[in-house]
Amino acid sequence: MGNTKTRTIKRLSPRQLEAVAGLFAALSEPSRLALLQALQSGPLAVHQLMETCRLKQANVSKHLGVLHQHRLVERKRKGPSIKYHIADPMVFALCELVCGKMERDAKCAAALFAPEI
Amino acid sequence: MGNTKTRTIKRLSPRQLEAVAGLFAALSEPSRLALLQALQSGPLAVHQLMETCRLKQANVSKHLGVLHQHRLVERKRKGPSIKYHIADPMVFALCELVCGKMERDAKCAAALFAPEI
DNA sequence: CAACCATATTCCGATATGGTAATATGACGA
DNA sequence: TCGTCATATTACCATATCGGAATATGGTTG
Repeated sequence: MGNTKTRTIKRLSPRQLEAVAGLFAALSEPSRLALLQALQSGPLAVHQLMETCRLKQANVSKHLGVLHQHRLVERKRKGPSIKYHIADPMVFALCELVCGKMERDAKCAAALFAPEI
Repeated sequence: MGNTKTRTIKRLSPRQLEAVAGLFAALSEPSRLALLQALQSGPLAVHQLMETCRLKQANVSKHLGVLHQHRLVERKRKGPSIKYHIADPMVFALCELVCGKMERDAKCAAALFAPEI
């Protein structure tokens, strides 16, 4: 498996493409990203996430449901409430890659308007 | 910039979350992932992508438009046709992360049904 | 068991998105 | 300039998804 900068391609079947797309879809809502971000510093209950993310209870619950379906978060009853926590830190790696790209793009766009071309 | 395994959190503003979500949304369609995958081996024109991905011309064009908006692909006129090519290989890193996660999840799910618990 | 708290689910209206067919744009050669 | 090929855009329908309000579930405590 000598993959130093793997240029070899792992072709995905339509079925797999659908699954991958589904995971990206789960991450394609600002509210859900905000929830994940809030959970980054530790487990939180629904009512805490409501305040932190300024979302209604029903929406928090629904969004967490989506994230849970994709195994991005896990839940665990903790006394009277239910604490949610990050199930796969991979999401932060994903976000970091995306942010990096956007920074590069922004810098590139800014260069177009720079004093010296 | 000494980030070797940055565990420090880069909090994103609502505006930034929206932008990141937008990029994930661009990747949340199987057809678009198929297009990116097709382009992985080199630049292709629209009509070539139509065959490869089994999509109608209008859809290829629209999907490429979305990918182009997010600077995931670039275009370049090549004689009578227009060749599209990957603008940012980062997308493949993203896909690889997601695929890795799904393999882990699948293995985990499979374990639940394994003969020995 | 009853009441209460936390969370999940359902119903609804508004908006967004994908696929298709038809049409428009735009470059190039005769 | 006209026609043609390649691509982009538009209009339209069907479907999906979000947010909000109301309601249901489920665990805990008296």
